[in-house]
Amino acid sequence: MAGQSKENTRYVGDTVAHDDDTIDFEIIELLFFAYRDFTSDPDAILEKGGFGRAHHRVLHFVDREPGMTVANLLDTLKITKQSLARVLKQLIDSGYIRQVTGPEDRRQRMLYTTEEGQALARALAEPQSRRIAHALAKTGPGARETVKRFLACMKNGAGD
Amino acid sequence: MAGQSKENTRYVGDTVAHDDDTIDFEIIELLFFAYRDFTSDPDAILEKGGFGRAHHRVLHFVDREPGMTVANLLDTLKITKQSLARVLKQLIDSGYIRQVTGPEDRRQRMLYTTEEGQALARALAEPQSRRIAHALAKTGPGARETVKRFLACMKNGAGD
DNA sequence: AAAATATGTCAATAAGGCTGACATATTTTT
DNA sequence: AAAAATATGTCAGCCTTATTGACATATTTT
Repeated sequence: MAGQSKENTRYVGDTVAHDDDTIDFEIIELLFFAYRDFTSDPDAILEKGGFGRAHHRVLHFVDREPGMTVANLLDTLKITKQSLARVLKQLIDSGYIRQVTGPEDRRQRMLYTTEEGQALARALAEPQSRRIAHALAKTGPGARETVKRFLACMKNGAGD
Repeated sequence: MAGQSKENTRYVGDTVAHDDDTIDFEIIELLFFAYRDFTSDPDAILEKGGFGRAHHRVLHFVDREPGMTVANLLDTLKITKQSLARVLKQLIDSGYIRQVTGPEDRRQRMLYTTEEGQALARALAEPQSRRIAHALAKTGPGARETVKRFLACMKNGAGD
């Protein structure tokens, strides 16, 4: 683990603590700030429509996986049915998402974005995409593959 | 913008929409899942002590920048004084953070982690650091520099 | 006919943000 | 010295997003 930079030795009580050297505070903080600003882009747009980040997530996944059922969505978001209910209802009432009774199992509600929903999903993703493109360009050639692999490995269950 | 992968053309009404090709959904999603799981590590530890992510952030920054004032902290976290108040008070009452009246300006309260606070901050950072080390190792040599640069550029005000 | 499933909904609770208003101590300005 | 500005603390109330538990409805499976 090279290039860890200057972690300062500090005084804890009367013993010197240089434990920090084991901890990668540098990337922890970079990740925090990167993600904070990454999500701030869509937040500004969402506010106008009275929506929040919860709506963004629902809209995003429904848009990306058209025909998703409610159960699918709950599983992806890892929230409870009751938590999803209000957010989903607002998106449906606002005309961004529509439900279609499952063709095989009529208990299911397949979810689709409407044209407006797709437009909103796109508007939300656009500034994020631009931010990513800019960062990749500044980082240099090959950055995309490296970043992709890194992020994929950061996720749980990424095949160890 | 190469290697964008297979964005499907979809049917919106009766016109074909291949706009998605402009949007980097792949990295947007990788970031979402990476960060979701990255924060889940400390969340589990925090729950035991009745703390949440808000406490983690406060503890982290005070630990990293000892002697920080309340105003500094508000500026870093970008939350309001009232929002900070409850969380900070709990951390002080629990003995993880202590306040020292500013030596020059006695209105200020300089914040420091106690030994317990440092231990907790470390315990929270450790699984995150391990996750990062693992991902960097799996990504390959040179990954650290590339990822660092990428993340730094994702942040606002990173020099264009 | 009974049981299981997919979804919807009501009620109560909690964390963590927010705003506005105001109090106190201290420093700076006039 | 008096007035204004600053740093912090705190009260009260509101919003969003999450939680759990309970129950209703329609539909499919057993």
